[in-house]
Amino acid sequence: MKLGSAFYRRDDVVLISRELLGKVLCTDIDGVVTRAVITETEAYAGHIDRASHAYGGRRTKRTEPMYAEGGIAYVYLCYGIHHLFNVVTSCSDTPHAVLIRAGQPLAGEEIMLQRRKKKAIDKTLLAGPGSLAQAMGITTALTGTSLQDGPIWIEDHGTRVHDEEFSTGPRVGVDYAGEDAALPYRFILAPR
DNA sequence: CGAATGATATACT
DNA sequence: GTATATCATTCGA
Repeated sequence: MKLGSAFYRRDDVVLISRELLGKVLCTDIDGVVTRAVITETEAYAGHIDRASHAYGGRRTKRTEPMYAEGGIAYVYLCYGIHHLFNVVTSCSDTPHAVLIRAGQPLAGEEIMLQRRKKKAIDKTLLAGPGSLAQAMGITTALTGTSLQDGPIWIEDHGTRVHDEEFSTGPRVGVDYAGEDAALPYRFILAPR
């Protein structure tokens, strides 16, 4: 079933990141549906997190979607090439978000291969936030769209993720964030 | 290991 | 309004 607004509007972004593991990210772009199991997430704790765009209450046109009510998408173009997909959580004026870093193909593999210009499915298809977004057809045009009735949504397929099935660790690529870079805000689903 | 790549933020004129 | 520094990364040597 599709996750409702109650899931996203909770205040604990770290808890939501952990619970998103094993959930299914779906997109419907130009009438083409793709699905992928989420295997890696990172929490961005809004204004108290140096790694977040909204650190210290920074509020600009770009970060505006993060300040909205939880349950929408925040897509950002990074390094001029890569689209990064985030899920906005919590309430208005609390810019918490969860970055989806990696997944496992579930449906629409052909389309993902085509978008990534690859011939065969391998571990690199959905490895890394930029590749994942590209394979799912997510672009910055989709920032601010609803996860309830938009072209992107997340489903709960009843997968239970136990404590011993995932690991935590420091986030990737955020060295500039000082002490906050060491926080264990990264969640990795480890198959067992 | 290092270059590519462009929107955005911030600091200027 | 215009300029330049920066970046939640990836891919190819």
